[in-house]
Amino acid sequence: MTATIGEKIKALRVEKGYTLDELAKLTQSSKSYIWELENRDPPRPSAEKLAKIAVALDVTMEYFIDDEVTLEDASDRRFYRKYRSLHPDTKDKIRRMIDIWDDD
Amino acid sequence: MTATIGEKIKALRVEKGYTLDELAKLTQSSKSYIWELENRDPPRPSAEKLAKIAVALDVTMEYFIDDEVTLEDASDRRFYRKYRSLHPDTKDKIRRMIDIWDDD
DNA sequence: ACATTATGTTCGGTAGATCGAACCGACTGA
DNA sequence: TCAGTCGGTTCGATCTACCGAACATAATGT
Repeated sequence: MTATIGEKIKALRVEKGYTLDELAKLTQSSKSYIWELENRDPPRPSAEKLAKIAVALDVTMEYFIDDEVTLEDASDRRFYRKYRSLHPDTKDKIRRMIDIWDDD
Repeated sequence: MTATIGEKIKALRVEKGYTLDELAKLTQSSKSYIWELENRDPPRPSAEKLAKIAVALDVTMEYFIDDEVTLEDASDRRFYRKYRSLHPDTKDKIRRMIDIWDDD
């Protein structure tokens, strides 16, 4: 395993059906740079860029850097961060939804 | 509000009693660079560096870049523990609901 | 077949990330 | 008083992140 940053980015990008240009726009990058990240030797993006890419691909930055972080971990934690920022009423709704759905 | 990356790094560093040199060694950096991160205008470190600094200072990378990182709320944490154990399909549903509810 | 469009690739330039080493002031001990 | 150490600061040099624009290569429509 131990996929490189570039491999992880590319895998997530195609999985989500994004083109280079689309991901570039989502992350305020140029498509040439996204391509370089995916294919060029050891990519060393700035924290800013990687943060935007992580948001666009719905994972944490750590997923790209740490080898131990699994995909599910990363997207769960990203979700959690978003959840925390929600309005209390919305949180409430979600909790109730879970109680209903998670009834097996 | 909205402390800069540099301010956050410096606050954590002094809180932990590290000198520039010590933090530099812990993060495979030069002390001059640590100083620049803390004091120079808009620091834009690489993801690699920031990851090492985050580990050394015992926070997540996101703490440095996401502006809205507050103290963990206990009930949020409890929710997160439950969420993680859910079936992936259920997680998916919840995500979609949030996208609908979360307006702004 | 040709024209057009969508996607991916290459390249040269510029700004900035990162370093080593020198420098400075405050402190300590002899 | 002087030498040494310690923490922080400045600076010049090197390497590279990141861009725009040009180029290539499907894919699609007529």
